[in-house]
Amino acid sequence: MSQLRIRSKVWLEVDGQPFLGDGRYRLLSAIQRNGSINAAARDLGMSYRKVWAQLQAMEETTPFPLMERRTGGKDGGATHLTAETLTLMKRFGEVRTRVNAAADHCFHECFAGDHDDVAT
Amino acid sequence: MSQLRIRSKVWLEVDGQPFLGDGRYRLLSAIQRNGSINAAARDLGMSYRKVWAQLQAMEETTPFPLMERRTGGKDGGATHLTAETLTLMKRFGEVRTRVNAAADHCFHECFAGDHDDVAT
DNA sequence: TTTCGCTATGCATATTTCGCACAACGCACT
DNA sequence: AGTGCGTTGTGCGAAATATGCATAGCGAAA
Repeated sequence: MSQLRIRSKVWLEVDGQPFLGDGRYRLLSAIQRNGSINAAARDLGMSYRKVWAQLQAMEETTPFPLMERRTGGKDGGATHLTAETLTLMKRFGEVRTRVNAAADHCFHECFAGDHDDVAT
Repeated sequence: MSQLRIRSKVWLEVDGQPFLGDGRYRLLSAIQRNGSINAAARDLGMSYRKVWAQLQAMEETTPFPLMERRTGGKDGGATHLTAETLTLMKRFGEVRTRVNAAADHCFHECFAGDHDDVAT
């Protein structure tokens, strides 16, 4: 009576280096939504340090600038994504949705029936 | 001129706990192929300690015995997978293959053309 | 009773992850 | 000019995790 489920993960690689996956996708979304890296970190419940490190790693493997960061100013600064990043995210989101659906489909085909008994 | 590729990963979960993924699949295969955990570890270039820890974690979330371990004897002992494990692996392998194929397909559809220029 | 190669595990070390604390920045308002 | 504010950026120690060495225990066959 244990629940058997399938999970799938999709990500893009640039020259063999992980580049855009689910976590980073959510991170970028949060940045765009909140207007700053700091606010995004708080939003996601992560430390700014961690988020910053992720972005750092991400930009190292990216052939184009991911975001425009402004520091200082009345409200301390801000960050927003470039147009290229937005289109990339849109495409990636599409692929991810489709692959997840395909995974569910294959799962139900191959494991038809035994969703609680693991191997019959 | 950077190479953009898609990668995908599929795994099974039992009650929300990771249960069978690609690494463990290879590990189980190696055990069956070699007839012992020790030989499998050497085969995969891992330390026995590490392999053992993985199996330990795996069996904790498994509702049925994964393998039959025999200790002692002339040749020290042996380990082989149970029939349930074998059928489970077969099904999982099938799902994984199909999902990978689906991922490639979706990728080519959504990123048609720009395999080197990331976002155009 | 000895031998042998395997399973099993304690423990010290190496590696990675994590986050606190603080520096730099620059616009607005005084 | 000077101060305040909320960002971005970063050094560094601590905490968690991964790793593997070294060793104990096992039991059938010789």
